[in-house]
Amino acid sequence: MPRPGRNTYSDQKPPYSYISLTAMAIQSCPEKMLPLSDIYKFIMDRFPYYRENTQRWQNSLRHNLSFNDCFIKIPRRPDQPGKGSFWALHPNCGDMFENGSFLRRRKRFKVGGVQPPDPLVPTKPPDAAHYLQQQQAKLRLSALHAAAHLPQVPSGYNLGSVAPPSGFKHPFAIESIIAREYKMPGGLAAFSATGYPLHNQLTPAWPHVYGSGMMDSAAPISMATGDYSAYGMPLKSICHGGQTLPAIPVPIKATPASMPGLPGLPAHIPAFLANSPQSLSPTSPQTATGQSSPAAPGEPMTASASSGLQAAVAVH
DNA sequence: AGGTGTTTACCGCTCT
DNA sequence: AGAGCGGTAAACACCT
Repeated sequence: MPRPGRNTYSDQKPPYSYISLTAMAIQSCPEKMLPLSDIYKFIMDRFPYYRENTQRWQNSLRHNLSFNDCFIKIPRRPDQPGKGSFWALHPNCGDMFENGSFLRRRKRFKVGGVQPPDPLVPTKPPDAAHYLQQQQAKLRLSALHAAAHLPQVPSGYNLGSVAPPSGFKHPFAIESIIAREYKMPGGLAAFSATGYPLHNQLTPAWPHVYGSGMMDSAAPISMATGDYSAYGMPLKSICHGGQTLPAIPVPIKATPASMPGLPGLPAHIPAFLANSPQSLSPTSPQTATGQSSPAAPGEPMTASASSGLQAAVAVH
């Protein structure tokens, strides 16, 4: 496996399978669902390797989307013009990469398989899609609500209701992946007080992500850049497609107390950085199934998929 | 026409 | 060794 941080990935294949890449893309968007074209865009933006031979890897990626039950297709609503459907992660697929490798899963996620039972999360794809659509609708409401109540939010600031909550982060969230694999010397990742990686410090370690100029000072972690008008408002205003994330997040949901001794660091950072052994998988129970998070064990994805819902509930 | 989605097949690799 | 996973190619159908 290539070792990130030594040589540039500019033209090398990133150490992630298409499944993890796709999951990252989906997780990067507050809506937790993306059309195919935006998944392409996300991958190409962050991994220069994938700017070539697009036909080849995009075919593979489509194959993965269809073939793997961990991805569910969410049809566009009538007021959502555009090609193709939205793709989301199945609510129960959070623990696929139990062995800590983003190249190979321990087990293929199968609907109806041996997923941890979660009575709140439907297992059948159509139901899961419907379930997620409901979450998106609630998320949209919360976003609108937040927009209405945060008129003074400076431009360039994320809206708290859809910013990744300061608490749990899904293992596929790019922040989590970055955090786990590219710890700073001493075990402390280069995270800003917002919980987002300090790209300047990460640049040497993430040349395949940051080295291409795509993630320059204007976009440490650029959100998906697609058109999300499907949800009634341009999500670019939420995600700030390719824009700087807020220096000061506007949390809707009360965040756990910051780590004593690490002022300014979100509580989740020490949870899987300072205390995480090298072998700790981002999807390990400690981080993904809620032993250190409010999420109930066995529903890592639920916690993530409903992170927006949590915000929505907090708002309403 | 081009993008999207599904399916099948094959090969190489890793894990058990 | 066998099973399972990931990557790739290809064909086909559907949709915009």
